[in-house]
Amino acid sequence: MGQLKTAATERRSHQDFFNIAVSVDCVIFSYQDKALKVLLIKSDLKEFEGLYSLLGDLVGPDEDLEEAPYRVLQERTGLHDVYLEQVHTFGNIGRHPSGRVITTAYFSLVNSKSSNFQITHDDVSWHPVNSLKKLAFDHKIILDTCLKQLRDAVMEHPIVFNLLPEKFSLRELQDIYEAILGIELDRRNFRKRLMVKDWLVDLAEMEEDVPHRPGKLYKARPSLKKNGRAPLHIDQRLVV
Amino acid sequence: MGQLKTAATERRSHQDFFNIAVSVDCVIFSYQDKALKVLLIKSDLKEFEGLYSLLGDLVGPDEDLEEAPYRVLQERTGLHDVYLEQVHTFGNIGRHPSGRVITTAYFSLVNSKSSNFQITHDDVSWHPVNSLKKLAFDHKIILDTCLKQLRDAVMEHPIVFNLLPEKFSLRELQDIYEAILGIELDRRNFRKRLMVKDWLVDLAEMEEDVPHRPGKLYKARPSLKKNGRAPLHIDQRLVV
DNA sequence: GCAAAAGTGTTAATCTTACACCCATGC
DNA sequence: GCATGGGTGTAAGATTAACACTTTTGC
Repeated sequence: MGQLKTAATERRSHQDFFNIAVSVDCVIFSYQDKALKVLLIKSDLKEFEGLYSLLGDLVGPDEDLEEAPYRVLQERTGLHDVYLEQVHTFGNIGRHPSGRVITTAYFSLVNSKSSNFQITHDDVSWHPVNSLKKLAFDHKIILDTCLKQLRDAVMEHPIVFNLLPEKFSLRELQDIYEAILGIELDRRNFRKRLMVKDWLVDLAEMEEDVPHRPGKLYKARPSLKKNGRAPLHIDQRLVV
Repeated sequence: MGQLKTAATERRSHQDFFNIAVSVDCVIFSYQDKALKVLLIKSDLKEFEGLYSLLGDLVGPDEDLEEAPYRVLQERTGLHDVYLEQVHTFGNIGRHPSGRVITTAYFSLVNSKSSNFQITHDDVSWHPVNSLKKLAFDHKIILDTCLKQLRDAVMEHPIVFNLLPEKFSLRELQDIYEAILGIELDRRNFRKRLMVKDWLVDLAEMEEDVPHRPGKLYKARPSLKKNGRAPLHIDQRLVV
């Protein structure tokens, strides 16, 4: 049992190790034209010319790790009231050509039709999640990992309502689930399973101007709207 | 669309950000005396005098993130053939008094009766997971998060066999599940559920020197023994 | 009246849970 | 023979999966 050292002493002895950069990367999902999309930016690194990458940024020295993806989202989309979930941290030595960067991946679900939404950069655009080939860095693996976690989360937890307008029909909701899961669902079973979860409020309104029998409109139960900002180490998907 | 910059250029402009240290913390679980234990070390920081902390270390500048917990495990326990799973990354500004340190938490399951096992430091010791109060840093939260993930993982994936000797009875196995989950299980249902998973090989041997009817001995199916070293972004729990 | 999607219920199969008695061993 | 835990099956309930016809609207 040696001498206790102060934190200041320890910091000095470890100075050499303060040379890994920490970033976050956001897999920002949206839903458009009946497809799951992800927001990507044209890489501005020569090494990845022509490739797209996820939206990310270095974590500031005075910024909580969990704050960083909210900042990235805000900066890139204008949105702040979003669902965000930490997925995994990637830290292989060679993953970033600029130097040693480890990155924590988050996924989020945003509504690109929200009035606050705006893309502030020409090189940022939506891409269908299927039909993505190669991305810059290890971002394809990050994307795949996040998509898998999204699929695991989505039937258990009420996280998709960000993707929809305030009022929506069950058909619209089912379309989203099908797009996310990549499979078709039985309409009757889907509705039953959903009703049991008690996530929806029946608005007693109907669709209008549809060329078929109009469906009922629903909204998400207000108590589900607590998006995102609970401490991430607590399973915020359980915050119902 | 501005000029493309080289990685080298980018590195220079971000130099200021290379001042966050990255660590890993290992929640090393074991099973002794019918209880789930965790390996802790007496904190050598004055700020946490008298408290215990998880075993962790800074990630080396030339070390993959995923390598670091294996190194910590090896250094602290002599073990290398272990199950390891990344859980979450914690990065609040104030979490470490020595400076800005973000940490990625892993849990592992080790057998403290393995012939390779040895603790190389006097201040390192096993503690029952229940009856833990306060730990140094945010390590109590990290521990709780890892325990939750362990509990989620354990019924779905064959990860507990590290905790047992080569040959074991179903009772021993059930005791472990009960210790991990913190609940009692029905013997018949437990056995049925387990047999369906096809994780076990019946050794056609019996316990000896027990003061009651001897139970059959089993071992883990050899193909399950691929512990740990698959890339962590792939769900290695599925590697069966 | 036709096209398009909404709405709705039942059955079979599967999975989960609860539960009790006889058996093999050491002493 | 008694104490200790080993080994086993069944029935009820809950959950999931498959499946088809009638209704309402716009045109």
